[in-house]
Amino acid sequence: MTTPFSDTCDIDFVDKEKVKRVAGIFADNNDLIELSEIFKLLGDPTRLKIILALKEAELCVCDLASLLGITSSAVSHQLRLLRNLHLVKFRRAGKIAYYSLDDLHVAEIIQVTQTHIKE
Amino acid sequence: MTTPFSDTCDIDFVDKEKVKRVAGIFADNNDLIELSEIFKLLGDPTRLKIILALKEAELCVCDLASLLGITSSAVSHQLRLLRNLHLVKFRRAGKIAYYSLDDLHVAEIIQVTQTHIKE
DNA sequence: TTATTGAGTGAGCACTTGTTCACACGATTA
DNA sequence: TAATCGTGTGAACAAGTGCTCACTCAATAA
Repeated sequence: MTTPFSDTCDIDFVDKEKVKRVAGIFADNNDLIELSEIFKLLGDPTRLKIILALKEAELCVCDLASLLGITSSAVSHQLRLLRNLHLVKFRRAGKIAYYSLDDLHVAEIIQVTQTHIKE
Repeated sequence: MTTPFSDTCDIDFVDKEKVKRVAGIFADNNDLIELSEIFKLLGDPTRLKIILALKEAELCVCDLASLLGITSSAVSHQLRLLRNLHLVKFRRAGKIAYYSLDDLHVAEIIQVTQTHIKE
């Protein structure tokens, strides 16, 4: 006897109602993909440093570059990804682009995660 | 004239005190790496699905496998990563390993991030 | 014991990703 | 105008990643 969700296991140990609920979660796949894409952005040390830096101050591309020890090109590439998912915003003043966090949620996400680590 | 943190830009536009504070953040690099590693784990759709599933019910490897449509080997590989960072825990009952979330922080992180998406 | 089953592991491979390089664009300056 | 500077973009490459396959191990069943 197998569960309706398994063709590899011979066991039937889970509450069927629960499993049904779990399967329902994956229905709205778009949300799940977007969710994972945000975490993926935060999952790179370079991008996380950018976020943490912008959490403290509004900064331009080349200062981020020197702060992180990489080329401004690399920073620009990463900032574009962060912009696309609305994690950062920027304003232009002549040649210079001042970047900052788009909203406060990002800082909150990081804080909650830091709490997790400290246990 | 350049900032003390930049050798590529000729500008000096940022509040030096702020920049100093930003540079200080990167002092505890270990915390930053661990933080990014947690986000990286959540950044993969497969692992995120596992987390979301375990948020709803305690499940075993092979049911996760059939739920996600991948081999139980793949699930096992991912569960090991999640275990290493204490995102999931498990208990053994004979041959079967029942997995669940290690603490409630993970669920909270996901919820905050979902709030960010909805805006 | 012998066979079977759920889980875990290492190797190998296709695919992804983060970086630098070279270049282009727009704004400022001489 | 001509030169310079900060930023943005595409190509290319090294490094990393997630999957399957083959196999092993421990626990259960025959």
